[in-house]
Amino acid sequence: MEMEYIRVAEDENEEPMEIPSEDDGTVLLSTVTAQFPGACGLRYRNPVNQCMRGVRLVEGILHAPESGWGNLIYVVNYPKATAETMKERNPYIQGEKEAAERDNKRKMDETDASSAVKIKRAVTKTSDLIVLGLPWKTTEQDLKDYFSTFGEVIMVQVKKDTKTGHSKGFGFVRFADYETQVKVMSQRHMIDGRWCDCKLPNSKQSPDEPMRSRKVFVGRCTDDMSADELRQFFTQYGEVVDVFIPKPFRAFAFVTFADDQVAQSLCGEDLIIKGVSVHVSTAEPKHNNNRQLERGGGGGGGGRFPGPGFGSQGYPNPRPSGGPLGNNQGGNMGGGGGMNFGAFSINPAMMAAAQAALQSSWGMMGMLASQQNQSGPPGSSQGQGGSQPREQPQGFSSGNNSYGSNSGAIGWGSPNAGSGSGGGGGGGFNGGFSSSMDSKSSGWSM
DNA sequence: GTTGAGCGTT
Repeated sequence: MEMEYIRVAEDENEEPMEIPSEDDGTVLLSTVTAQFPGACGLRYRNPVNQCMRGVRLVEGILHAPESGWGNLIYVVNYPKATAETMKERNPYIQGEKEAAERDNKRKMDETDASSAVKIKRAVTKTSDLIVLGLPWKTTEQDLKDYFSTFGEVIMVQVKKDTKTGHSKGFGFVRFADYETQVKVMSQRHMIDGRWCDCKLPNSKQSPDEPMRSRKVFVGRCTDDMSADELRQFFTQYGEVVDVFIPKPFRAFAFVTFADDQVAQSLCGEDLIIKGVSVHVSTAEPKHNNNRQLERGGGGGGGGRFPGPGFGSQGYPNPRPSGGPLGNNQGGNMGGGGGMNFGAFSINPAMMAAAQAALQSSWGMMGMLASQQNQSGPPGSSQGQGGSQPREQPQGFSSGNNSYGSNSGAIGWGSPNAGSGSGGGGGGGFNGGFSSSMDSKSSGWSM
């Protein structure tokens, strides 16, 4: 056999795209997802009886029908909740984007395009997503490879036991674009042979309106962030009048702005500093009567996805050695200017105004999460999966505070402040993903 | 050497 192209489309009536097969006549699922992010399989209409047929898929490899791929149109399969249903459920997403573009239009002419990117980032407010259900073996590199098929990945973490270094089976991911985040949240993910969920972390689900202060609390700091670096970083949002890092190091800092608007506009944000996701919140939640406990008592709804149909998590060798580990869309992702902070001083007032105007988008996010909780009628799925919860493995992680384990996330390619070629959604990463731990790359130049 | 619901930083 030799390489051929097979015709793939999202719908039978849409214009197909030709994607290449492998030398042995198979097609890699990763080849499909490269063009159709989130795809989990293919189907086609059997010319004999007009029924739809699934294409055989084994360990990420799609096998041709008996008669070969032929000239049939192969239709992409997506997991239960598709992007389309998400759009239907969240029409505001489109609207928001258009509104943002409209707002920018006037300035576009004279302003550098990168500020539009910046505004867009502010408008859409991406946040970290927790990735639940990861296989123990999955590395940060694996996560990055997988999620990069959806869009530009800004940060990944796999939470590990500080002593053993073994994965705890969950992690975090952050995307450059909000649309990517929405897409990723809208479906389940087969990662290294297990179905995983991506959700808003509990720490973000109810970001209530904080009181007005010029000082913010910056959590999840790493000890290699100097006060000076923090000051430099936060100055992009507005004038910084003070940075305080408690000693001994306790993984947080306080930043005080000249303008309380700026401070307030940052509360609730996850910001990426030197490749590490820090969290900005109000400076004194201690005195703020936390009403977080109401969180658990809410809907009483169970799992996010209806069917136990996904229950069988027992995949043998998910990733054959010669297999589709690739998807690396090139060594360094795009060339544009995703995160060239500092270089252009975004007018803080403009920034604050944009963010203040959109503060409510968190409410939408909450709505999004709750809508996900009821995707699909409960009765529709046959209630007999093999997933019996086992007994709890007690005494395993006794009080390990995974504190100093801020394993730096991904490496930090030179942000290279110039060249703000607005169009490309490129980011500042050079693919320098050292596996984890000692990945505190120091290339943070401004 | 094992495990499978959760939740990162005051």
